[in-house]
Amino acid sequence: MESLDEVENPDVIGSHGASDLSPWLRIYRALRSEILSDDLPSGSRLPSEKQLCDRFSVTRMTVRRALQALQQEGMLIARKGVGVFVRRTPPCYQITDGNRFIDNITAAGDTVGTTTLSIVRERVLAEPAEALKVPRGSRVIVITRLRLINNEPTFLNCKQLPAPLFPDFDAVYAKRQSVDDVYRHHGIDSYRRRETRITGGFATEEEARILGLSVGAPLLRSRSVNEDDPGTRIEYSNGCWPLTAVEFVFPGPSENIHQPNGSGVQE
Amino acid sequence: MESLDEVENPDVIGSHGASDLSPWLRIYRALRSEILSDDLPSGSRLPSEKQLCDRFSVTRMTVRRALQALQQEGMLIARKGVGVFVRRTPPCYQITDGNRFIDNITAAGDTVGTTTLSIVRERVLAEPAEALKVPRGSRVIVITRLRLINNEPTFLNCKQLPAPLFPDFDAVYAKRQSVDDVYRHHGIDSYRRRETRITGGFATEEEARILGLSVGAPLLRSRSVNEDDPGTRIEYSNGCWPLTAVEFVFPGPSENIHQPNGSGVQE
DNA sequence: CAGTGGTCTAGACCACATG
DNA sequence: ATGTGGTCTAGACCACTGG
Repeated sequence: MESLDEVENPDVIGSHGASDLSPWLRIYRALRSEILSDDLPSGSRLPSEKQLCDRFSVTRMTVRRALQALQQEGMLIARKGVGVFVRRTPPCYQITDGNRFIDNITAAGDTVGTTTLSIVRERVLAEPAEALKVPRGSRVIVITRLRLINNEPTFLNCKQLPAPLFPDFDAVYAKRQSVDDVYRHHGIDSYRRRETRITGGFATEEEARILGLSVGAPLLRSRSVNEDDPGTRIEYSNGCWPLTAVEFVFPGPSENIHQPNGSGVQE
Repeated sequence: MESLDEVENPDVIGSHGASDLSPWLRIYRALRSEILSDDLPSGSRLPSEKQLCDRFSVTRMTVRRALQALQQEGMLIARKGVGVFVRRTPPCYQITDGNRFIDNITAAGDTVGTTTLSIVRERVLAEPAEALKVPRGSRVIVITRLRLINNEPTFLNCKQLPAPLFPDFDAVYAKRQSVDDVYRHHGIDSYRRRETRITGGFATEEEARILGLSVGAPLLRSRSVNEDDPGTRIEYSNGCWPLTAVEFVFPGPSENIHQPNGSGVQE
């Protein structure tokens, strides 16, 4: 930075530099490779933007252009007044549909933690009402939880349970923060996934804060419905993940056989 | 802006203006609402950045901050040297796993088009080889296609078929661009989805160009494997969608029954 | 060629978090 | 009080596209 010696400081490119990259892209790649190589470890603070300006001999805006791309990808998270940090690189967790959350994660040797953010009772809204097949305006228990994988906030989840089915919810849930316990206590020994929907979206301010992402960061959203053995809908669940933190695996419905027909030009 | 009259020009806020929004956020919301209200119709060109600067009485960077957010969300697409355009707002298409692509779309009254971008034969790579259960280095037919929904590029898809299974591929496919035709011709009258995987990612330069997105725009990626009735893997498919253009629907595997156990604190 | 968006400079003020 | 990131100004040059 102070020395312009290009041999000792490869980040500064001179007129004969072989690099024809945009300055911001050069910075992007430099920082990205340092993150991936663990040269900038997970959770560590980057040099301040001003320091990066000196190091790369550019103005703040150019540095910020690079930092922005890395934030967008979830590799960095900026905290105003504090600094820019390397986000614990979320490996891509495989979630197989229908398996219990904890089984998916622990099977791969990762640890799971849970923080219950809130439990409230509300009148059900239109969409969950339809999914749960309960009357409009009936009561649901709304449980918002943050799942931590290897101590990193990774999955923000909001479950809605028909309140009349679980009169003892609070007492049972309080013991071990386990929804399965609640089910068992109310006579539900087995349940199954009725439907799962996956779509994409962008982090609200609240989601970004809880998951440690930048506002507007892209997310994967999942909505699912569980039913018990007789077929009563017992849970509507809404969750979001950092875009690249998860891969959903859906084993094929083996009964779904296609009969290719000749009616359309495209299959 | 020539006139500072706030009554006639609500985009210019004065010292007593009620708005305490960031300038860029104000511009973002103004443009967004004009897009959503069809005041700026799909496909239309926005005023140039310079014109927007005048209208909102800010510098180009502030306008660009707003445009950038809208591009990120897939509402706008900028073409260098030409202008910024309203991306045909992708409604969220519901794709039910296991159904044929065209059936998903046409059932909702939308039209489907197909452009075959390339057909090549290659030695299979590691991942598709494992998915297809074919030997490393064996031959696959690689078909890259762009699916248009209501004439908008919406789904970029790359299929790999074991070449030995489909010796007459080219002749049959050429007739109607139909992979189903190819299957039928080779004696496969029915097939099924073996597995689907959903994850997120970011558009490469090529993907962005083909789908009409900005480079680095967030995507939903799907990988799936089909097998025929006896269970032979016949197709490995890799696709991507603009993040908010699709909702994947997975009907529950009804055989997947959970037995909640008491071993873990969290379910 | 003129107009567009993509990029960059060199400043500046602010809100915020921390010591 | 200091340093941080968030935002904004007022310029500038470039590559690209289109007429």
